[in-house]
Amino acid sequence: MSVARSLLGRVLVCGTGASRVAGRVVEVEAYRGTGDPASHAHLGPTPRTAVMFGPPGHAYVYFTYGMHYCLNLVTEPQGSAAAVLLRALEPLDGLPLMRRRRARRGVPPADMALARGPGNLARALGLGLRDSGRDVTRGRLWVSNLPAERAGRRVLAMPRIGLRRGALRRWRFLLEGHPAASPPRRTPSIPKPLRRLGRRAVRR
DNA sequence: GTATCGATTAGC
DNA sequence: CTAATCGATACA
Repeated sequence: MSVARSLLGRVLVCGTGASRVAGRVVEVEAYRGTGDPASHAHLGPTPRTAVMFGPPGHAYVYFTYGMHYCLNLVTEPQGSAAAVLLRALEPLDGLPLMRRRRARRGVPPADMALARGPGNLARALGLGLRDSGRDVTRGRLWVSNLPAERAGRRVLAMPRIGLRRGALRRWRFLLEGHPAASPPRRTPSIPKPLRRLGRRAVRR
């Protein structure tokens, strides 16, 4: 948890030279292993989650919904699973490349939205499964040593997003009022498979 | 082998 | 609100 908070305001860099992009971390979510039913690792190690049980300071990238990649940083020592999901960056460097990677049909996203949302963030950085396991203290993907710069913004703790289980924990952290972070969500919607069961049936 | 769901997103 | 789209998972 403290690692998640300490990442806010730090700079994440991906690539070198002409392919270098960088952004300031403005929104994260913390996941643990055992005891956190929302975590991919809560049932123990699998081929997919092995890096979550490995040493800290490495990337855990997963593929979801058949089309999106999401970037985590492993935070706990070998054998103990925990990771921080990076949910939003403020784009700082390599904006043209980020725009190109994020271009789809329709209206292009605003610059502040280029790396907003975990799937969008991974796409803007050009990340895929081959990046899972990378050492983020060296190499082409790294968290810079620059001091965290939060511009006086407070850290807000809110419930995690998009979960059916473990959603009560306020393990989502963001810089209050930052334009690159997600807009506030007032009424979390209930996933469609459980909607007919009613609000009570949703485990939180 | 089949069925279901997901740490999401864009678009209506 | 739903479609998109496929790997992981649960189960027969």
